[in-house]
Parts: sequence; structure tokens; C-alpha cells
Amino acid sequence: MINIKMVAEKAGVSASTVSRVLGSKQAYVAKETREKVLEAVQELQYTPNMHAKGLRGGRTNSIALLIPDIENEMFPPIIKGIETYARKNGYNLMLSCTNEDIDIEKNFINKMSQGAVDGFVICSMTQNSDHVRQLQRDGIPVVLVARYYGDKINAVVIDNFHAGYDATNYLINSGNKRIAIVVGRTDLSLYRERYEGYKAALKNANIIYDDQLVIHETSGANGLYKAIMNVLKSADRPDAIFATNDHKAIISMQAVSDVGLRIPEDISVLGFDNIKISKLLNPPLSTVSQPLYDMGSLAAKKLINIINGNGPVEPVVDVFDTEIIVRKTTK
Amino acid sequence: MINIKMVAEKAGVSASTVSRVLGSKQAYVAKETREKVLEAVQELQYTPNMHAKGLRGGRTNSIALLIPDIENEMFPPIIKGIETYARKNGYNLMLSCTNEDIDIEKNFINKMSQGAVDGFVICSMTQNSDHVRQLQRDGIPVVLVARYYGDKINAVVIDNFHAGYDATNYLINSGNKRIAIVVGRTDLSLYRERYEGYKAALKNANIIYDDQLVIHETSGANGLYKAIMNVLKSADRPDAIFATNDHKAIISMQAVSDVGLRIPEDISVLGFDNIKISKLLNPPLSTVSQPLYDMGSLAAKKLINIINGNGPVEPVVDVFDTEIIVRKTTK
DNA sequence: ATGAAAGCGCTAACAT
DNA sequence: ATGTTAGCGCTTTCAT
Repeated sequence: MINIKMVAEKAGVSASTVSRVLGSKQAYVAKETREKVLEAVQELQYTPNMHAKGLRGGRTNSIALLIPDIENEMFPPIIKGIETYARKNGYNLMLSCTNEDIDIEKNFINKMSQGAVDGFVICSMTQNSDHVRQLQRDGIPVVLVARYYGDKINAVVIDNFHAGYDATNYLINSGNKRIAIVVGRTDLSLYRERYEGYKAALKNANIIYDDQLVIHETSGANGLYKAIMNVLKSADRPDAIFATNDHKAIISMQAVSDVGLRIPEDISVLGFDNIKISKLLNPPLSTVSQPLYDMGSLAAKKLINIINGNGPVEPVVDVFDTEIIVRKTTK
Repeated sequence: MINIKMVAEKAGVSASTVSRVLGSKQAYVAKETREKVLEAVQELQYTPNMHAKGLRGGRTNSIALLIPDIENEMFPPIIKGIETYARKNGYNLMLSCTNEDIDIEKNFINKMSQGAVDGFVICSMTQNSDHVRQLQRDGIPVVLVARYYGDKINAVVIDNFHAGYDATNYLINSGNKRIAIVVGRTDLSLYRERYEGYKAALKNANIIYDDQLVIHETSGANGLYKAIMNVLKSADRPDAIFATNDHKAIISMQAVSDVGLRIPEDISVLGFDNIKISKLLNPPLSTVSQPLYDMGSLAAKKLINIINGNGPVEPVVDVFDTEIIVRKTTK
């Protein structure tokens, strides 16, 4: 491995001079010397050793990323946004797929907080994430993305309540009267808030809330599919389904199709997330879009600012707008 | 930050004793001492500093992961397989989404080879990846996944030629006579080989190869959709489409539907990859499944074995079986 | 403007 | 069985 000493020798200077040339803060180095050093660096293809840097300076130029479920189509665009911004600014990414498992999270955070990374981007925040709150209290740079619980922590989110409200409203304004909702895990505030938005919109339109029309995610294999089927087969079936994510919307579409109803003539379906394939479905899915890539990108930017001491004095929560993308599953 | 000295002090022993207790190779430590140390570790919540370890031992317990496109639904299951195995064996993951950009790859590899990681799992191998070949030549542990070009490098793959052959054969045996193929970028051997398998199966069945039926991926926005449309509208339209990945199969289904034909009555569609949503499509997509999670998992296992000096003397290429999953888009 | 030296936290060779 | 010590590569005083 090429180290700073070898570069120094080649350039005929001391290691500290090389360090000064390469260091971020420009230091007093004669122009001529600087050139010699840079040349040696080039010839030797020298790249500084991360660990030595990390050990010495406390800085690692790495950030840790916690993702609850990488197979959930919502996360890859977020990851890409984070990765791109981080890379362009010289940061590496340590990835952990926590699988919604709190022990995995704790272990990872514990390991990484020992100086392995400069900060954390966390997509897996839950109500029980006291280890994340501790991180924040310890003064370790943290930014939350997508999942947020009202803590005084920097975060990048959308307004799930309003998004749910608007989505439901859109369905109401399109002439639907009996609107079912497919709700995700209610321990996640993003689903709960979309659900609250749904209820508020109903109330606002003087439509009576009917909990027969509320379909909860279940853990079983085809549990959700069956639950939707049941509602569709009921005498007083819904004329629209608001699914709180696209994956559930797709399952809803499958059920609607299997029960012999047409989309959107008999039933409208509205999704949430605007995942990549939603526009390729048959029919193309109408859905609420959130700017996942930009959210990831901003999260990385905020975190790096915090790391560099340019963060806000008090944590700020950035709220992105959502947009209803009307395609062919709604009227 | 809690360091080994603080643990040593608390336990009333020297730092080396703590190191011995915590070290992988069991060393001579009195049972009593060991317990005292472990207790101190517990109380102080001590986790060793990665950088010091890395600097000292040359070992980092990190592996670098290169993914060409994280939004391609094929990769998250591979990543999950890698991540899970790596985590269970004490390894962290440094992620780079290379975006198919060779310079990003080179920079990342360059940075990481300076002792930042113990080895590489690479999903982004191409014909031009000489920087990867160099890595292998330098004796740095490398394992390739999914993309492979015949190099003497450890790899985990499927037999794309046979998979393409079998897929086409299945379509032929189901009574199809004019089978179109939607081919991905031919600079990627996995697509080229599936395509070769297609041609071989046709030949074997005495079906004349017609390049009117070969639809190539194009870069334009709706380029592929339009190309498929053209073929579907032609006088002598195909009775089946073999798409070389599920994403292309979904676009094919869209085109078939838009042109007013039924799947599978008028046209069969067969995909490749068995991505998560393929079974939820309308109709559910028949496809060639590859064990992505297991491939990732094995890749991590192989890499860690190599890192620990337990790798094979000569590189070995592990070939996983594929399976045709018959759902509702084929007869 | 540059060099020498100390030390970040850890492990392994050496000493006891 | 355990302690002492040197050194991994780097940056940052301090000295010149």
C-alpha cells in the first residue's frame, strides 16, 4: 500500500508537507513544493488511508444509512438520492438493511457510533427508536427520512396527513361515495397519518365513516388480498379504494380484477408512492407521488452540513410536497 | 468515546488483556480475568474502534459492494442476501451505486482498495472492467455476482444461455410458432446469452429465425414500447414474446393490451427475473426465476472465505439453477 | 515554508 | 497468565 511517507520520499519532502498539500484547509506550502508533491501523488496513485485519517482526525467521510426494507420499492430511489449527493461530496455510505428489527438497528448504530461514521441517515425511525433519540442527544449528526415521529431531530418528510386528505378528497370530487382505504401498519405514523387524512376528508365532505371500508394490512401470506376480496364481495361494496402505498394498490387491483369488476368503471383505485412500475400497470395506476430521490438528496445534504458545523441551531423538519398523478385507475 | 484503555482500567487489567479477551483467536486468559473484562465491556458499552482495528491489523471487517442500478428491481434481493450474510458474520457494507458509470466505479474501487475494505462484491462487471481484473491480479478478494465475462474470478451466476434456451423451448412446446424476443443491452453478456439461447432453441425446433421478431432495447423514453407496438401491429405478428427481464415483460404486456390483444389467448408473454411484483400483475406474469437472494448470500460467503484465507486455490464460478414460474401470461 | 515528533486506539511480539 | 512496548498512516502542534 502506498502511504504518505512514500509520497514524501518521492517528492523529496517530509510527510507533514504532503499532508499540508493534500489537506482541506489550504496551508503555507511553496508553489513549487506543492507541485512536486502533487506530481508524486499522481505517479504513485496515492489515496490516503481512510482508517488512519479516521483514527487521527475523528473524521471518516463516511455516513451510515439505515433502511428498514430494501425490497420495498420506495427505498431505492431514496438511497440513490442519498448516495449520489454523498458521493459527489466525498462521502462513503455504510449500509444496513435493518429488516425492521430493532436489535439489528441497535447493534449497527452502536458499532458505527464508535467513530466509524460521521453521521447517520435513518429511514427506519419508529416510535420505539430510543436508540436514535440517544444518538441525537449525544450530539451525533442524524437526519431522518420518510419516517418521523415528531422528535426534535432533523428530518425530511412529506405531510402524510394532507396527502391522505387530498387523495381522499380527489376521490370524493370524482364522484365516489363509498371509499375504502387499505391501511398499512398503524405503528408507522406515515400510514396512520394518511389514514387520519382520509377520515378528515370524509368528515369534511359529510360522508359517514364506515369501518367496514377500512382494510388493515395483515401479516399472513394472502391476508391482505383476502381482506380486500371480502370487502369487494360485500353487498354494499365500495366504489373507490385508496391504498396507502402502491404495493397495496396493486394487490387491490388484483382483487378487483379477480372479483370481476372493472377499473376504473366500477371501482377507482388510487395508490401512494409512485413507484417505478406503477405507470406500467394495466391499467396504469393513479397515485400520490412523493419526490423520493430529492428527499434522499436533501437528507444527505443536511447531514453533511451538520457534520461540517453548518447545520441549523435547532433541528428543522423539511416537508416536501406530494402530487396526485392521475393515470387510468381513477375517473 | 470509550476505548480499550478505559475498559482495561475498569477491569483492573492491561489493554492487551482486554484485547486478548475480545480477540477472535482465543488466547490464554484466566477465566476470572476474562469475566471481569467482559463485565467492564458490558458496563461501559464498549465497541472497538473500527479505524484503529483497520489501521493496525489491515483488517476492517467491511466489504465494498458495487451495484450498477439500485432502482433495477433485480438488485435489492441480491443486496439483501449479501447484507444479511455479511452482517451475521460481523461484516459491514460500503455501498456504491455506480450508475453504470465506469469512472464512478474506478474512483470507488481506488478509494476502497487503500485498506478501507477487506474485499469487493461486484454486480457491475462489464467487458470493460479492467479495473476489476486489476483488483483480482493484485490479490484483493473479489467476488462477482450476476454479471460475468469469463474471467478467472470467483463468481456467482446463472447459466443465461440455458435459461434463455429453456424459456424459448417452453414457449415452443406450448404451441407457439412465432416467438418474439425483447433483448436488453447486448453489451451485457447476460442479455446476449439469453438471446443466444433463444436462437439455439429456435434452431433446435426447426423454427426459422426472423429478425423482425427481435426487439432491441433503446434508450429513448418510450422507445421500447413503440418498438414492441410496431412488431405487434405487423401483418405477421408474433404469438409469444420472450422478454429478457420482467421490466421489459411489463412493457410488453402494456403494449399488447394497448393494441387490443389478449394475454395469453392471443399472445403469451414470458419474463425473466421473477421480481417482487411480477406475481401481482394483471394477469400474473409467467417468468424465469433466479434465486437472487441466495446468489447474494453465497457471494458474501465466498468473499468472506477468501478474506479469511479459506478461498479456493483457483477461482470458481458457481452456477445457480433457474426455474420457469408458470403463471397466467402463458398457456 | 518546512520538518520533527507526538498520539489517535488497537494488536501482536516480546518480556516477565 | 498478563503486562510492556512498538507501530499501523495520518495530522497537528511545536520548533526552526
